[in-house]
Amino acid sequence: MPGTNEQDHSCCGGRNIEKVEDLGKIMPCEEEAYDVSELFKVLGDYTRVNILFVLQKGEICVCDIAQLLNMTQSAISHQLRVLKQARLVKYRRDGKTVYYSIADSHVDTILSMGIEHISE
Amino acid sequence: MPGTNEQDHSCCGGRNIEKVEDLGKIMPCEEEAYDVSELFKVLGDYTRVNILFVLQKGEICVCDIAQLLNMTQSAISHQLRVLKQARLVKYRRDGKTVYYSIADSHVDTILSMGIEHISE
DNA sequence: TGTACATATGAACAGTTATTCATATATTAA
DNA sequence: TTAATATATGAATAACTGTTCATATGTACA
Repeated sequence: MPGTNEQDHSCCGGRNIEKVEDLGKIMPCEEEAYDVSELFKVLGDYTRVNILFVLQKGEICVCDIAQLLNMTQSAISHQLRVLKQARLVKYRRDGKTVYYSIADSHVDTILSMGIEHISE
Repeated sequence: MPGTNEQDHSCCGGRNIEKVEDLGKIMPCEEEAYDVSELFKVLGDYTRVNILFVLQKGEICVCDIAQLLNMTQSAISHQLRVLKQARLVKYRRDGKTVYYSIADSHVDTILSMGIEHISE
């Protein structure tokens, strides 16, 4: 049972974590970490990022996305569902056609941060 | 907005893509989309996000991370390797111990954006 | 009605990935 | 040198995920 010592924990002298009370301050929030990882998991797919890049140019229907990305309508629809559930995109129906668009400017910001990081 | 003309593609009247030339402007950059998705893929893991959250509090060695997250040293080390390759963390060696820390403030920003999005 | 079109979805399969286990490497001290 | 400690890593496995295929749902119009 490591880590219940009063001064140091067992590992490498405990340079950073001197006391047990400090652990609570350092421990990340479980739910927050889970939700954040789930969000990035959605963004961590080539097809979904491509879809979002297309949506950044304006709202567009499912079959147009499929044609642009040279993929089946089914594959795109499945991924739009994932993006929808993560509230990264919104949609509106106009007759037979469903138009998708970026949910809010926040999503653009996250994508921009990502692009900025890779281009350094 | 609905402007149907002869140069439309086959699908749903081509409301958004009026001409073939427009396709090039809408098509996202392949490499950029790939790199961004790879970056978010790294951020899309519960363990790695937890590690980054711990690192946000300051630099810390591998075994301390393992203890804090109640995981094996091996599992943490494997994930630190992934984070390292994505240049999300940096490290310095001091004797037997290796201390990891957030690569730059940019990473904090991306994480903050993620947290902001989920807490709305 | 019935047909055509646009989209959504369940199931299955292939490819990917995070953890575990065992072991290797690296550093320090006796 | 040998022992002890901290970290890294290759291989195997179980779990997860994206695409395809077939089909269902929803909408418009003859």
